[in-house]
Parts: sequence; C-alpha cells; structure tokens
Amino acid sequence: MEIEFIPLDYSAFDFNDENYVKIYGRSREGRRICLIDKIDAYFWAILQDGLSEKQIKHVMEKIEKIKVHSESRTTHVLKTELHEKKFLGQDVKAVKISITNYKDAPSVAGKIDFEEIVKRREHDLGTITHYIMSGKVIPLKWFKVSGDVLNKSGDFGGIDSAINADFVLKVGSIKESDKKSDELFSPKILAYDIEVDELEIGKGRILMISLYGGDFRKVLTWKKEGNDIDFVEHCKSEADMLEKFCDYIKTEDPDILTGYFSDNFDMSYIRERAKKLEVKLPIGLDSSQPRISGAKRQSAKIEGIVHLDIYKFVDVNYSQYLQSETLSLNEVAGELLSEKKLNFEFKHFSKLSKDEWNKFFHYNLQDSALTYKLAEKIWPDLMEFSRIMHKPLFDVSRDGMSTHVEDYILHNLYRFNEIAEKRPIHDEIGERRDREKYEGAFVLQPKPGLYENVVVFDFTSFWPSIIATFNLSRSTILEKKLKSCIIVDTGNKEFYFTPTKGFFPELLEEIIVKRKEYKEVFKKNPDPIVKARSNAFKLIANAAYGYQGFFGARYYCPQASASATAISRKFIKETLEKIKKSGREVIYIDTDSLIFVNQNKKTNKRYTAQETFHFLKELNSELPGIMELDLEDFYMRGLWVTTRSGEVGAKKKYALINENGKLKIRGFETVRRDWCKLARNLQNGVLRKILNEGNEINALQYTKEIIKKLKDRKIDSKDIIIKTQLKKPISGYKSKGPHVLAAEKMLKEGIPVDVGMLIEYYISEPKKDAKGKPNSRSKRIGNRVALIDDNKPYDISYYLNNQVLPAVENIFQVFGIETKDIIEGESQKRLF
DNA sequence: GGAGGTGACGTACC
DNA sequence: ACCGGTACGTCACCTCC
Repeated sequence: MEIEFIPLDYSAFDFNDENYVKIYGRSREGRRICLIDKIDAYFWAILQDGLSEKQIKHVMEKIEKIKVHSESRTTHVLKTELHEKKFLGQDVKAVKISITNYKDAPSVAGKIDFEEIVKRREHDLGTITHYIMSGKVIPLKWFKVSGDVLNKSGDFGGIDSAINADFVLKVGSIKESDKKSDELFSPKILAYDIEVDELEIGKGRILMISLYGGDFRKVLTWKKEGNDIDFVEHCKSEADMLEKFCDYIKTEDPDILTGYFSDNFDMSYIRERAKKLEVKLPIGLDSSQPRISGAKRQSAKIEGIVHLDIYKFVDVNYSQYLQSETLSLNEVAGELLSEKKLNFEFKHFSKLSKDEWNKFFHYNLQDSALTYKLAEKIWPDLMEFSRIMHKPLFDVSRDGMSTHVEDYILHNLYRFNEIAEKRPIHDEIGERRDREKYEGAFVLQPKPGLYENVVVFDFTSFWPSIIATFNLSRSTILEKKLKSCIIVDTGNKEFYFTPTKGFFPELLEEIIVKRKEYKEVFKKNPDPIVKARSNAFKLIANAAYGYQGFFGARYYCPQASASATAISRKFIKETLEKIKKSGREVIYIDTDSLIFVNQNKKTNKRYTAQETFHFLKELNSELPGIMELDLEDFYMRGLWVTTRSGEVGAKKKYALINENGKLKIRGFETVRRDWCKLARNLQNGVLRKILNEGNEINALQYTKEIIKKLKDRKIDSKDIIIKTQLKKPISGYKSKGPHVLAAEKMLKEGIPVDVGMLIEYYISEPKKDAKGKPNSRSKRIGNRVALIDDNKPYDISYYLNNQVLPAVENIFQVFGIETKDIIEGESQKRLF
C-alpha cells in the first residue's frame, strides 16, 4: 500500500526488546494513519588519535562483547562500524555501536571504559529525538509511504488491533512527497475546559466540562440545572460525565486536544478525579490513559492525539511581543483574538441561582471556544516550528527557547558529519552555574532633556550576526593563539577562534539569511505560513546568543558569549563615534540601537530622509561580514529623564513620538505592571502631552487636576490597585514586601494563593493610636495592605508621595519645575 | 527615632 | 532547570548618631 502521510505525533515502544516508533498522522484523504518503523539504536565511541588498524579492530571486538542485563531484558551490541566523523569540527575516527535497545545506551556506554576510547556520544538523546535525527520522517511534512498494512496479522503481538486508526502500516519505504511538502495542513482541533468547586487539585469536584470543535459544542454536567440550554448535556454523575468526555473525544477524533493551562490544571484535575471515582480515561488512540509527567512544570501526553497546552506556547513564543500584563486566557484572547471571556462572578455553587447556572454554562463553553480559536490562531507558528526544528508538536509546544535552539542544531548536524556533544552532567551544571558573569553590552548614559528631530538606527540580528561573522562557538574556539586566527579582546581576557567556519555560526548565518528571505516573500505575499516561517527563524536566531551562555547547553561556550558582547561594545562605540563625527548628537545607546538628533550640532542643519539613508549606507559599507545597520524610524521628539536618586540620566527609560503621533515608551512606570493605574495613566498622559506639544504647560495642568481628584478621594478604586507577582512560596521570602503580606492576608481569608499569581492589593490609611498619631507598625507599608474587597479608605499620602509624584517628578524636572513645590504651593493657597 | 546605606525583590530593556 | 547581562526603583531591614 502507498499513501501520502503527514506525521503529527510520535511514540516509542519495544517489541522483542527492540525499539520501534509509532507515528500517528493523517493521509491526504484525512484518514487516521499509524506508521510503525524500526528505530536504529546506536551511539558513538570516539577513538584515541593514532591507533593502529589492529588496535582499532581489537577495541571493536571488545565492544561487540558487551551485554547489559536489567530486570526485564538483556541488551547487547549488534554490530560495530568504523566511520570517519567530525566532533566539534575536528576529524575523528569513531565506532558506530548498534545495540538492541536504545534505552540501555547509557548503560552500554558506561561499560566502554577502554583507554582507546576518548569519548562516548549520542547515548543521551531522547529516543524520539534519536529517531528523528535520522532525518527519515520530519514532523508536519508530507511523505510518500509504502509498506504493509497490519491487518490483524499478529505482527508486533497484534498491536494494530489495539490502535484506533484507519490503517496501521509497517513502513517499507518513506520519502518526502514531491508535491509541495510545506503546504498548509488544517488539523481537527477540539478544545476543552473544566469548572470546579475547589481550585486545589484533589480537593474538589468537577462541575462541568466544555468541549468546542467549531461546529461541535457541548457542556457536560452532572448538575440538574441548564435544562433549557441546547449545548448542555446532563450526566448521571461526575463519573458518568468523565466517561462521556472520553466518548466525545473518541467520536470527534481530533488531531489536537487543546486547553489553556491544561497541563497543570484541567488534565491533572480530570486525572485525579478519575482516580478517585475509579473511572478509566482511555482517550489515547491505543486506549491508554493520559500520562502526566514532571512536577512543577507538568505535561500531559495522550497517545496519538496531540495534547496542546496553549498557555505554554504563548509563554515561550509570544509573551515578549504581547502587551498583556498577565498571560491569562482573558487577556491573551483579548489581544490575539479581540474576544474576551464572558463575565461571571464566581460563588460557591450551592449559592448559584438558576439564571447564574445558565451563565456559568455559557461561560464554560466560551472558555473552550476561545481556546479553540487561539489554537487556530497559533497553528501556523506551531506547524512551522515543528517543521523547522524537526520536533513533534507535543514538544514544540512545550519546550523553551534553549531547547529549540539545541534541537535545531541536533537535527542539522548530519549535514556536517558531526557527532553530537553530550548534555552536561550534574557536577558540570553546578560548575557552570557558579561561573563568574561576563561583561554584557554597552548602555550609554543619556543626558536628560526633550529632544527634537530624533532618529533610531539599530543593528539587525545583532548577536547572531556577530556570532556568525566572527565565528564564535564551542567548536571554533582555540586553546591558544595561532598564526591566523580571530582574536577577540574582551578588555579582560583574549579569546581566539579559528577562521574556518564552524557549524554553529554557519547554521546561524543560514538562519539569518532565511529569515530575511521569508520576510521579503511575506512583504510581497502576506501568507501566514510564510510569516510563521520567518518568525521561527527570527526566534532561533535571537535565542542562539543566550544559548551559548546557558548552563544546560550541549554547546555551552561562555567565552563565545563574552566575545560576542566585547565585539558588540566595540562596534556600537565605533558607530557612536562615526555618528558624532558626522555632526549629529547621539542621545542614547542600548546594546544594538543608537538614538541621535538628526541635525548638525554646529550648523543646526536638519538632515533630510535621503541624506539619512545615504549616511546609513555609508556606515554599512564599513561593517564586516553579515553585520548590518538599519533605520528603525524617524521621531518628532524624544524625552529622557534623570534617575530618581541623583542627577544622571536614567538608562532604559525614554519616550519617543514618531511623525504619525505614535508613542514609543520604554522603561517608564507607564509600562510597568507593578505600579498602580493612577500613576501609570497620569504619567502616560503627561508624556503624551509633552511629546505632542513640545512643552510641559498642559501636562502640568493635567497633573494638578489628577492630584486634586486624589486628595478629594475621587479616584476610582480599580486605579489604586497595585499588582505584584508572587515569585516563590511565601515561606521562601527573606524580606517580605507588601505583596507577600497581601498574599498572607488572602490565605487567612481562605483565598487560594499560588506561586506565579499576580497579587492585587492597595495601601490603606495607617492605624492611629489614642493620640491620633499613626502607630509605629504602620510605618511598614506591608502592614497597611488592603485587599480589593476590604472597603477601607485608600491612603492619600501614600498614593501622592509613593506613586503619583515619583511617576511625574523627574519628567517635570527636565523643564526646571519642582513638582513638589507646586503641589504644596497649591494646597497652601487652598488652605488660606 | 530619623538619616542613610544595603540587600532582596520585581520588572523592564535589549 | 528549561536563553544572557544591564538597569531602575521600592521596600524591609540594619547601623549609626
């Protein structure tokens, strides 16, 4: 039988103590297919230099005799082959050791402690990664597969009769489809969401489960309410509801089952309840139950169906581009879909009225609907990530950036004939984490002020372009200086790199080139797949620099990172001098961007756009390799302020307005979620007015109005709420700030508190003693925290002196105005 | 008991 | 445990006078 096939999910299994992979996917016709393929289990032993043929033969014979016994099986070496390979760019002779079971590769490797073997490698890969590295079946690409259909033949112990697929096929040959292998595939998605009466897993019951698959809409419940809602289906009991949930997954037959935070919450909750109620959850295509692994960061895997937790993917790949202050379903859907959750006020379910129950069902369904739509929205990115990084959807949706970078490298090593480096072992990780920090990028101290006619230049893909241009990597670093090598002076130490391109810099250069290419293609043809592809390359490129300094990296090389930052400082400073030399005044620099006044300081001549582009071209002609400077935008005005303590200009804090009146605010309290809305909105208004109008007059008036409102207690209660994240368990805090005390207060009132939660509170007036003086406990701000429902008056003095004034003071200082004097003057005037 | 320094902490920038 | 360093600012907590 021959079919066209797209792989979606992988899982490994053993038969007769050997390794096989089940690859679940669809045919062109939409049939559910499961392929079975043999995994070639092997790893490498790198030989000592200069061994004789006889010595090599002797070692290989020794290796062939190795056997490893465990309780359930014996693994032995099938064969050994001698290969000419590369390791970290060096030519090596290596023995390919094929074994019966890859799971025992580490144990077999452990027995090869002969002195002729200098290194053992590729025994520490995940089984599926090891399989995919063979390059045979790339996730989410189309393949032409031929092979034998297992038709209750008893092959593999009759595995096919246990798999819920249209065909189970034993792979004969497989190759990439000659038709467009990268075209869009639309998976069948089913979203789910649960509502419970107690948030803590294991404590409460599941009240309802919603399912949403486009046309398919369902809320399952064992409660009696909701009779007049068509999508509500009543179950006899909670156990019955869980069984129906499984039944619907079976009949809907989705490729992707998706939830929001479902790894840590929904699926874990369902599993706990199922355990307690003694219900089986046979939703896997082999009728297995969901498997939940990991402790703090759990993941729930379903055999054959991709369980997708959208929260994780959003966290890793979107959060830095989102405005949302939290990654709650409500905020993320609001920003990505312009659609929100339904309003629903949670109460104990025993207190819900008929009407409120009906709302609850709609609320529950809407959550699944939003999750479904988010899944559709992120699908192009998921698919392209999967294709580009050669990773199954399950992993691509859960892994962090460093793992993405590493997997991209691993899956491209074959092109360089490279054997993969090992993962660091425990002691190494400890050492790496204890290493001294290396010096980072350059940040220029700005001179506070309001500037006009401002331009921003920035380096495109700064870090990767430096790494690629100067060949900075683990496999290219030299122990000593050679006659012709790249010398990097970090100011502290010198590092040397070979000029022969290494695989890491080369891959990076390729990534940058591809990114540029697809960005151009997208400009001409705005196809979401092309955009997703360009985006995937951008993300890998940006993370590659951090990867080399990351303690867990296989290709860890802090010297390369330190060299990259040293080179970055050199070029940004050189560019600074060139801009200055052109007569322009540079206001600010951070890492890869330079902000300057686009006019000659002496002659006051304003440069035209054309002259600016010409200048840019000139600067670019002097840059090496693939380093490139780009024009980010022209701005009408820009504002820089001093730090709160001292006279110097504050770094990482500025506001710009471009020629279309669009603001770009960085670092100011306006963009910080741990400041109250009152201060943030005021500061935003002040900045907007100043940048628009070029002076502070209206901004000052506005500030006075807000302060009057504050003093008159006319501020909306939601604008005084301060939100701070609880980053660790309460007991882990040495110094308990207001948010920690607020969290303690919540616990006392029976409100559940979790690590990672945004704690919301406000500051109330101090308690006074008999004489009317604030008591000494009140000095600590934490002792005055109030929760939203506390209904205590807010502390005017705190909000004035600790929120409002700090947010605007140094802005007005730029214009020589001491806000405090003015405010006090005003209040004195009023007093008299 | 107020001033001032320092460490812990959270968040932002690139 | 799940990419790096740089930087600002608040609050708690301590020492000092």
